[in-house]
Amino acid sequence: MRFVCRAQQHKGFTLKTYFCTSNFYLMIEQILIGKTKEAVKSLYQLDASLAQIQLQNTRKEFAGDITLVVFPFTKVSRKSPEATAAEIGDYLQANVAEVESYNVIKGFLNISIKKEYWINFLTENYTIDQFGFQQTNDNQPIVIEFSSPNTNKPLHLGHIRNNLLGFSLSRILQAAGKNVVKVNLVNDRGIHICKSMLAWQKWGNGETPESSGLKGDKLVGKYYVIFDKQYKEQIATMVADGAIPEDAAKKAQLIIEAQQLLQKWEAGDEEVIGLWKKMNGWVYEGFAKTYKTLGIEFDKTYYESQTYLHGKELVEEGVQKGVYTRRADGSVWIDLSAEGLDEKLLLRSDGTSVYMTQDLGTATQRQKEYNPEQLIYVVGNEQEYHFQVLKVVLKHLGCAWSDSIYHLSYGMVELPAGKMKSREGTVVDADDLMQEMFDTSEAMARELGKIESFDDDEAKNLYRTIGLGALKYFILKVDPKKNMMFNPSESVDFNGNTGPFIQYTYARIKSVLRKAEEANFEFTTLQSGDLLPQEKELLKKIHDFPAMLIQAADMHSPAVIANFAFELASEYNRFYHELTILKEENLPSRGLRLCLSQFTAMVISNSLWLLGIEVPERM
RNA sequence: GGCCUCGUAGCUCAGUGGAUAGAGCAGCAGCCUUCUAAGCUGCGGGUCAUAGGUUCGAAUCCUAUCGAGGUCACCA
Repeated sequence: MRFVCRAQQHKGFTLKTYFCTSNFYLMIEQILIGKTKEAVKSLYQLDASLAQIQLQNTRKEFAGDITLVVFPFTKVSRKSPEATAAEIGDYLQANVAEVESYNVIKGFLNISIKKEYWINFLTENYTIDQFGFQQTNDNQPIVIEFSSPNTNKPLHLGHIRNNLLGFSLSRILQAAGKNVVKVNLVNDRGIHICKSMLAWQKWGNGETPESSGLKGDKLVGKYYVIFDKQYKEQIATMVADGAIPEDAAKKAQLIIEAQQLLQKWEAGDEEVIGLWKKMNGWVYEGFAKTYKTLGIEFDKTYYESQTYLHGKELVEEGVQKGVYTRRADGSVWIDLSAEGLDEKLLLRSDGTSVYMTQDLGTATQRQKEYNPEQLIYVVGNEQEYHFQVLKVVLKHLGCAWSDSIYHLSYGMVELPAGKMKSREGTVVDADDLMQEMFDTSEAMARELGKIESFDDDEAKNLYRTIGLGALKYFILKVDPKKNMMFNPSESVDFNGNTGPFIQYTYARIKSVLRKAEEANFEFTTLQSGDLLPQEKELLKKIHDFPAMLIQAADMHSPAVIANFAFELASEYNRFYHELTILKEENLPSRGLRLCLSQFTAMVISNSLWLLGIEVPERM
């Protein structure tokens, strides 16, 4: 179970500057890195490492486009930062055709790139739909597990963060050229589902999703809650009669019956298996609806009922090999004190499996099936210890590939009232939350008078697109590893740094583009004048996209893309506000701005796609 | 108690050893006869938890302290 009761690192890279080629274009950063290497070799006989060549975008308050930090070279140049920067600047200006000029401020070499480079960059890329995306390779895949629900209750806000992170990351990795396999692991067996089954047998009166109109997962969840309530009452009664609370919890009739149900299940009792299949079937129907609404899908779904036995075999294998030890009571353990961890249980004394057991099974199975480059688990940070142990336990079994396991450990979602607790009714249900978002976006659209020309289907689709855009962006813009605050009533907004803001920018651009096409305006980058500051800033922001994608993939962080998308949209809105496009009388300028607009729309759309967010043509 | 995270503006968050720490929200003041105002512009708002250290340079790395959370089950 990846989720326990409530909803719910790495520093893998040091390379400062991300550089890459788009499919059809050599980016200026790559050229400058190569030539800077040459420059310091020629000037100071230094073989510079990539870490020493620090390029960054020039801050807006200074002249220039790209800045080289020259402090790392002052040791070998034995000159002041200013003099060093000037020497390197001279070299670059003489040897790089794209360099227009430079200026030096303290140890910062601010390089201005020629207009021709920028125009050429625009011309070469603005019609390339997949600008910045890498071709997917057929190498070893990356297998990414996310969602991982239990079948005894509906999906909630914690699952939403998990699903959005997993799904977005899989798209980011795919766009970065990786061969990605998305897998789900459903915890369909165990005492939790038996509790729901027992309560349904006792108090269900044959209720089904059809008879009650309740969504399947909600119905099963309802009986889980009923079990818990009745169980607590039994305990209370027993305690009132003088029992010790701990004993009562173990000896209450209901929990005994649930355990018997589990034993029957493990023994393959036909009636129990039949009920189990029926109720899980309801849950899967419910989950499928939620996933569909959320826009999440998987390449493959694993079920713990089919993998836990494999885990048991592996533990036996470990005992045979002598790497795990069986105690007198029959339980199996591994001693990890040499690794600075504790002793860990792998199999109970009664022979039943624990959490770790099935994870050994699923990991090994995936390894055999895919031989992946990396095995990613999107699971909350409360389970960091579990995955740490999992890797070591596998290693003891001789699985060298356990190093390829990567736990994407994300922070908890907190509510203003504190943690979500299902038993206290403070869980934010996934379906309810999405519906609220749809309702809010409808109310907003009506209030703003945005949908007068929309038919019903179009309008409904728009509420869905925007509501989901707001929710997904709100969650994904936060660094995955950090805990985040979710305030349902206030936090999800439609203005400012939000999904709808970015979607709106896209719709705005599309409106301009439609009008330009109707009027048969020419899209052209051939123009004589200089790029205006607004045009250039926008183009430079777009130019950053390929590097941002690589950074996001490297850091396993959709937040990088989210923040980029916001900055790009903001930049476009400024451009849009300060310059006219359709009414521009200078035709080359008009053509250029149309190309810029088209390019921006494409990159916004691709960025949001990486986050699993759709864009509306009108809003 | 051991181990692991986190602490940046009133709130939610960016900031991966580099320049004067940035956004959004909230507050205040402007901008629709003009390509979509779900937009744009301006103002105010900071002991980057605290104290040391490393470095040419620290919100960022190290140490300690304080505060918050997580984890250390024959739970998952």
